Amino acid sequence: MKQIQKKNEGTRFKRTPQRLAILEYLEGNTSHPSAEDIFRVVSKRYQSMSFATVYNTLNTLTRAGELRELTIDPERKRYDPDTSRHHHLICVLCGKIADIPEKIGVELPKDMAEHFVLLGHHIEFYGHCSSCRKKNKAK
Amino acid sequence: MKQIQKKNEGTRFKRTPQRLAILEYLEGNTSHPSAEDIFRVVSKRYQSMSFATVYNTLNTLTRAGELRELTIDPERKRYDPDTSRHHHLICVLCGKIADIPEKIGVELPKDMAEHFVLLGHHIEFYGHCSSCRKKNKAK
DNA sequence: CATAATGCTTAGAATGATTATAATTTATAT
DNA sequence: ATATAAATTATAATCATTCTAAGCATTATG
Ligand SMILES: [Mn+2]
Ligand SMILES: [Mn+2]
Ligand SMILES: [Zn+2]
Ligand SMILES: [Zn+2]
Repeated sequence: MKQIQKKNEGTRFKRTPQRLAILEYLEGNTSHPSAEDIFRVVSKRYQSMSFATVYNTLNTLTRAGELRELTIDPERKRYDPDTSRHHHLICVLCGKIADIPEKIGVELPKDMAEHFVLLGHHIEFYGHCSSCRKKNKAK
Repeated sequence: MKQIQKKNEGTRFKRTPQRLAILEYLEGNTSHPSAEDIFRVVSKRYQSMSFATVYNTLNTLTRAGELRELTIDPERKRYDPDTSRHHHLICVLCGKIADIPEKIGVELPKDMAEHFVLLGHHIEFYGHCSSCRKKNKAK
């Protein structure tokens, strides 16, 4: 009894209307939105929604492993509903974050591998996105 | 005249005692300290040092390309005097950040490479550092 | 049904990192 | 020496995020 509760602690949670609204917005969303981005959109539909609820929900989902918290933007956290292994490209001109599929094999140098237990990795690519490239060409 | 000034704008700046104290602390430092880490140490030696000066200096150095600002720690910015291309391993247990030399060839998938202008990349490795590994074994 | 227990939402306060402001000090140029 | 510009300082302001305390909703209990 206690053990089952313990095991699912954090991974099971009530599907409240607010949470569903957030989940629905995130479903398939590849824009890597910030908490504020999410609040702006979801609170429009869901009148009484509080900012605190957005943060609570994001933290709950993250702890439950249903959401990935990205540290790529120095200003704020970004959230990614795609929890599969993949990497990101951030456009240094407009700030957009695009997905990069994980095809790339990356390994720690041997001497490092002996000292560390490697759990995972994330590559941040920096560059110019296609829409910014077009804009630049235009002028 | 104007053009030369323009060119060196941001890259040339006065070597004040405060800045030298910060530079000296950073010289060869591989601990990837935060602004507060730096302030704590440097202000001990340099009495009147203000926190604002630390931030100002770090921003100036970063803009001048003499310092790298790391986004790897979600809580605060970290600073790295090593501006050469290299990657980082962050220990998820103790938070320490270690350097990983750039030996690893990483390329964008072809279809992506056509759309983006790639300027650089940074790999964050997650894992357990050797000292945490030892501690864990001990118990 | 009544009531208690639990978990969620809410508004607003608190926190912590970082930036902005305005006055003062230091360095540089005339 | 006087003016000009740049840097430092203390402090206030800002912004993202977390915390708090009160109320609400849902489920369990009798
Ligand atoms: Mn993604
Ligand atoms: Mn480094
Ligand atoms: Zn762009
Ligand atoms: Zn460690």
